[in-house]
Amino acid sequence: MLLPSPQQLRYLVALADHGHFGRAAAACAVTQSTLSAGLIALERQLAAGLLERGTAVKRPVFTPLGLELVARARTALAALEAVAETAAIARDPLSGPLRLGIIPTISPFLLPRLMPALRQAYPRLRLWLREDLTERLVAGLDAGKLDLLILALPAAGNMETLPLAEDAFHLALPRGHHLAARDPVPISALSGERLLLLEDGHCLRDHAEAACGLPRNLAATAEEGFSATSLHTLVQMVAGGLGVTLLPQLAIHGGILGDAPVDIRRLSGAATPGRMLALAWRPRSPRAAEFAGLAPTVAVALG
Amino acid sequence: MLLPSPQQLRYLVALADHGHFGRAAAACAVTQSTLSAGLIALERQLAAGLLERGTAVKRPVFTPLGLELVARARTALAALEAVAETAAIARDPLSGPLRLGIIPTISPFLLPRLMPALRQAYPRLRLWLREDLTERLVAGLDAGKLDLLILALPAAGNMETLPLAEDAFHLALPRGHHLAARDPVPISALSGERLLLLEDGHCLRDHAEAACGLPRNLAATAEEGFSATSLHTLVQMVAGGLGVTLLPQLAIHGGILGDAPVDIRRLSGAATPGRMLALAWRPRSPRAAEFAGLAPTVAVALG
DNA sequence: GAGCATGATCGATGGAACCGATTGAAACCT
DNA sequence: AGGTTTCAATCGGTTCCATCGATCATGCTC
Repeated sequence: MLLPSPQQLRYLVALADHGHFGRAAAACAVTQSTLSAGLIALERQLAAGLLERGTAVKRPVFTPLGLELVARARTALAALEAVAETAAIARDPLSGPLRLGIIPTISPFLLPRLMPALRQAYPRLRLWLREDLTERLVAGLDAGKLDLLILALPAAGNMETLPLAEDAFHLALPRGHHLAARDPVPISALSGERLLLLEDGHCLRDHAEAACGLPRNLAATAEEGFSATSLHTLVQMVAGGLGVTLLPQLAIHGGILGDAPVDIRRLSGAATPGRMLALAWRPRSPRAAEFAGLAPTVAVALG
Repeated sequence: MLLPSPQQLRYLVALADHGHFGRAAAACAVTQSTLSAGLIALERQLAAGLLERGTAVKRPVFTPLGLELVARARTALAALEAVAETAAIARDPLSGPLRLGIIPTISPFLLPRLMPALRQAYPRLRLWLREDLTERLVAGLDAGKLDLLILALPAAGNMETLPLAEDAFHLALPRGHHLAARDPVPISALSGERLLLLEDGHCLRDHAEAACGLPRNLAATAEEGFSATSLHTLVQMVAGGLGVTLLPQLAIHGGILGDAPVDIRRLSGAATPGRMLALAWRPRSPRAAEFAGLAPTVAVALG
């Protein structure tokens, strides 16, 4: 079978991305004439119409087949890149740019310890960071805008995960709260309390609800329409006596309490309540082995 | 990023397949010098050692990285082929070679009706047939040796499936059997009977056991170490009074009984006992839409 | 040690990819 | 309506590289 040239596929993808011959050509670092001729050659070779010719108005219009081929061209180019990338990584592992996504309930407690450790262990690693909710990180991973995630399981998405460490949930109480007399506090004892959690979208909220056996999204927020947007504000709300909350061990260990008048108690229940911190990457990523090599360093920084 | 050329990747894959420079070159329709130079250029471009040079004795020896890259090169080439194939199919759907796998409990009852219908509807389709157990068909599909399967669900494997028609199980009894007095016969009434099934490996056995609520692989065989290898022999064993069995509607409709002294009764139970006949193909196959277009013709042939 | 098989190397060549300039056509502005 | 702008297709000329055929180097076999 006669294969299309990668260069021509690049032209096709670039045209789809930019919607303009000249700009697409510039993005490919060729002249417009080259790109135009390349696409015509591709159409001729595939014996298929990719663009609506003749009715040319302002923007190039793809045929349905053209759009389908754009998508397939993207995956083919990605597969070719994977070949080159695999070789590049074998040549020089854990160096170069790495786009890392971290969820907000891990980031502030991990990064201050992780970054220096990584700088020392892998000085040639150029780390780009993005903090966001799990859902958006996974979308970024899928779209190829992120290479590696640090998140909490269980999490939905098409990715390979590598568990790092269990992160237990503890109960945070306003000082003097009657539950503080018990340690550990059985989860069932929380049923009468006002449980404060992060606003919807944070996986910590889902995991905490699951740990308490609550149906999803039914935990109380402090007031209607007002919910905590970070663990730090959540702690302040608990300190203010608005309710109780669950805090991950990682955050407590990271000093989130400060001087706030909040007491911490262990929890007991059917299963140990908590979440699993993990690395995640695209399935069959060329850098999978590389990422797995990072796991010990991250695990140490998790404490 | 500088991409490797498809041609060089073909050289790499061909060398891995043939284990010999000369034969690999012949398979690529180039001279040995061209292939050799191409691989050296690839090594230089990727700045990676793919072959154990110097110690070259009888056969080329790949480095671990080389083997990894061979695998990635295969997927990259397959992705490029998918681009070309998508265009070819759009140009001329349902023509050319199609390698079809069918399980033995469908094949003899479907093909006599399906083949003429396909020949008439798609005269340019060149159909290659393979009859085998589900497991081996799925393996062939994965390996790219088959394009399309006709099988019975539920079935395990990495594939997209398109349900065609329900195929109900009926009870086959030796003439004069006491259960023949009832119609339908409740599944629970089978518990005292000797239930004959196909030998292990046939999905029909698994599905029939599931329909009867039996744990897997516990149905009786006629004698220890002797089990039926086809539905036709199974019918003869029932006719001989060795026990009872379940037959799919498709087989009965296909005339499997002939003149054998066997009575057929409907079955009743919690769920309608039966299996789902379906088409199956590789996920994201360029020909997915094409295959789905075959479904009506196959469904009609199923009766 | 002669003979053979295998893979690397070399010089020549044809074709493909590319560029810069130009043309042709449609849309926009006044 | 007419001039202007924008955009894609086309053309001629140049460069570069994959390929070929032939030769060389090496290690195994008899």
